[in-house]
Amino acid sequence: MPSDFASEFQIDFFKDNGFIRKICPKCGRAFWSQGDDWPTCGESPCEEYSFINNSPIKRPYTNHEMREEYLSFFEERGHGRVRRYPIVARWRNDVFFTQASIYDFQPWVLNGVVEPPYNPLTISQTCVRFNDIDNVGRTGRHYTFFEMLAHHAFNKPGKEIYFKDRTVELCHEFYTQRLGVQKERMRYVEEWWEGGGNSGPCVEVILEGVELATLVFMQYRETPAGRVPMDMTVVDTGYGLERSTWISQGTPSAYEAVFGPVVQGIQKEVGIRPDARALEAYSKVAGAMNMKTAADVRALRETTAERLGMPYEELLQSIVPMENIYVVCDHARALAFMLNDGVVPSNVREGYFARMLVRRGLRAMHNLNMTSTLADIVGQQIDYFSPHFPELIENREDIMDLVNVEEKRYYETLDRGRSIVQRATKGLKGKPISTPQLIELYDSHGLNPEIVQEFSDVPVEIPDAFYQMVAKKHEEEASATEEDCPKCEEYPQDMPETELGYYEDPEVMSFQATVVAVINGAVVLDRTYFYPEGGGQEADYGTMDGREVKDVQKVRTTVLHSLDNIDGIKIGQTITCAINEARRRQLMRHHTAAHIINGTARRMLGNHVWQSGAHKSVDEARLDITHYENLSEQQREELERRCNELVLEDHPVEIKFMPRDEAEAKFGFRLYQGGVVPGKIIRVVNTVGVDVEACGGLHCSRTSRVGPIRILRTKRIQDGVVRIEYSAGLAAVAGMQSDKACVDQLAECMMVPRETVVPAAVRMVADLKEERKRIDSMIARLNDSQADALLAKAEIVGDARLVVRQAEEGEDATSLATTLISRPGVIAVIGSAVPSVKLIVGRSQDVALDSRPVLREIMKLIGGGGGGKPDLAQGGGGDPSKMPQALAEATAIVRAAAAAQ
RNA sequence: GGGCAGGUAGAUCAGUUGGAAGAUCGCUACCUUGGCAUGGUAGAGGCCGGGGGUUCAAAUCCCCCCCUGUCCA
Repeated sequence: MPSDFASEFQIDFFKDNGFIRKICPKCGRAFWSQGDDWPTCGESPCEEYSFINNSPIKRPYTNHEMREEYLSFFEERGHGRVRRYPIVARWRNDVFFTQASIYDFQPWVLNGVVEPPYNPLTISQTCVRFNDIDNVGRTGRHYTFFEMLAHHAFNKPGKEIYFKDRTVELCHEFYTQRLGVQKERMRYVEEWWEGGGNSGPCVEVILEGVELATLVFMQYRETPAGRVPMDMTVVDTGYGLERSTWISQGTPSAYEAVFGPVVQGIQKEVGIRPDARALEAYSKVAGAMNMKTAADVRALRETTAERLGMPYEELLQSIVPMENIYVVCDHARALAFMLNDGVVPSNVREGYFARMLVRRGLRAMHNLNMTSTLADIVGQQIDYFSPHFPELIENREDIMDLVNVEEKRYYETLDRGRSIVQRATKGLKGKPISTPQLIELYDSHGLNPEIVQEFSDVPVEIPDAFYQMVAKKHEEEASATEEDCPKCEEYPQDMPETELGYYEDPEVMSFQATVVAVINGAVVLDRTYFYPEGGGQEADYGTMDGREVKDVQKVRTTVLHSLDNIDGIKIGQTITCAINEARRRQLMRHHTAAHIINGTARRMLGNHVWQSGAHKSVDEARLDITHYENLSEQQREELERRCNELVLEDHPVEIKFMPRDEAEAKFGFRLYQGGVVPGKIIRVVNTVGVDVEACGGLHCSRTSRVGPIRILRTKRIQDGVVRIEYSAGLAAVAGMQSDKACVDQLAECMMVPRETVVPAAVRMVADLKEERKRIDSMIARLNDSQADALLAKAEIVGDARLVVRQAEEGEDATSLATTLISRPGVIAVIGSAVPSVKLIVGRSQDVALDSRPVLREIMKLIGGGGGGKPDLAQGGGGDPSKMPQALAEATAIVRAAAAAQ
């Protein structure tokens, strides 16, 4: 916060309208308000909620009415209304989710690359945040999913829209005139905001204990050299839709106000009638608290009970079920939107948050003994929200399928967990489970202490700071951050721009161009038809004046050609270029095939299918898609067949450069399959009737030119992502040919016709097993009779018969020895020299002799080592040629050892 | 992206300091019964996830990879 911070708030609107600057006696912050009746800043805990059953807003609004009231208010005042952006922030690589309306315009609008769709604009942006998930359902005001109402203005030098003055005025007008709040009640607290490398003053808008909105004025950049003014200043406001709705209704918690019918439906199902007085007190106390641990939750409950003069247990009975209901409603709504916008539940990245919501939601439903499924509740939320978000209806079934799949997975995890807990507690004999053990059960198996208690008959003591302890375990894990453009730093900033000929005419395979620069050993031309590596498509190869082109890269707007030899290449010279056409055509086929497969997979598997990665080389290519399970062999075949149908149907591939807004309006955010696409103008590849994507790659002009598509194999590369490996065109033909050659060779080896290779192989493997079994049983019989023969001529040592023998080819020392000592009164010393030295010393159970020293003694003569158990010792190593001599001395060694017993 | 726990018979899992791969259920055949549940007997079924290494000897110890689960960002 800068030292002259107060000067940032010398706002004309305040001065001209009788606002007075005061200092809150409780928190010491400066704030502005009209009139003198309210001495504090107005925010909890300085002032308690005073709107419950006593709303300052002229009438109760539903969430949908409030959203519309806000957007139309700003629309009437010159703001363009913008549709919400998806919750999954695919246009950014630094975050998973949209957490505020300003995210929609970062980085492309804020860094000046892209014009905002309107200026100024207003939006209701769907957001999710997970940092306060433990407070959801408890505090009366926290959500994982919420809508941020906003008006934004982007002020460029010489083109000022509006800044602090008008922003505060609009806000004040909205609440006092549109919603009818008495103007003296509104308070505006001076604060400082920092985020994402920017900073500026901000104003918190407070009403009746609640922070309704934050009006941020982005005007500085935070650099290592210090704080510098921005070229473009930005009005970044954020109004909590749910909070305004809540205050207008004056309900005890925000959840009833927002989820109205869904909350009531669950209450009816589980037969609960909430105690309004308890909820109100609970909500007020929670409003003044900062909750972090289980101890804080207990404090919240104790304080509330005390205030109501109600026993703690009685309070719990009316509060806890309501908390669970709120959690279910919140999580179901968040899931509806997240899954709609393309999240597939998984154990990594954005998918993990969806999984977490499903599991926490199911847990809450379990606590309530609910009979409906989570998918049912998600469906109810969709029905409640879809009149205002029609995309939810389109994806309704797909969303509910995903929830059902995820619900099934959770029960599988619990089933596994049950036996893990039972095994973990078996040895404890009623002693409590240790805390490290509890942490492992949660961290490694997803079983929280509550569930462990349920599965276990030993006591479970849960430390208050349990989840903090888990967090600590993860604290020191390093996280690698991706660089925006790793290539860029090695190259100078002022490289000449290359004209991209391949976009104008991808059919040009030979051309002449002028060398304009040689940078880091790479040639830059004035224009080129060589396609640089990008969008998962490998670079073109070819020649330049007979020299080989080995690689082509694009850095910012410059195309760099790496040659095997650049001697004698001069700036200004004209150079003759030829592209390796076979390679290029194959890359184009693979790229168009990727779009065909992507579109087909989405139609086949559901709208949750998005591209999550791709690579196209000459011989093979792969496309990664979001899906919850690997494809079955039947699905792989169906996908292959349908893709080839689209090839045969000969769809045109239309490629057009379009303004970003226009493309988004026409095709939606599904355009961005390949990830981030910067710029005002984007290139849209429309495989008509199949798929539309923003894509910089080179494509066949019609699907028929792709040729045959083979789906070679699919694999689950991580939870929620399936990799489809394929080939197309001549690469597919080459694959078929090598497959045929493989079968032909196999048939030849097996000396059967190719048509009968499979049954012949099956029979051959079965025969092999049969033979092996016969050999085993013959060896066993051989051992038996060999044992008899050897025992017949055995020497007597003490009470036992001693057999010393060097195994011959075909005999197995170990099995011979074990056969011998399975008879009573036998000592066996069996050696073998091939393929390597092996020696077994064993004795029957009824013979008192430690085999190990005997073995060691004999092995000394050969040079190896060994050990084992008293009844059976084995060794090896050393010089095989010494085996006969060593065995010749074995009898004496055994006699000595037996005598020593 | 990182951490942790796993991968042994069709299924669920044992497997001690490295020393000849096991249990239970299921499966097959036979016996018991009028028939079934059951009971009895016998049997089949294992690249101990894959590859390297250490060792005379690895399911077991070390390294790499693959697969599954889970937590965190």
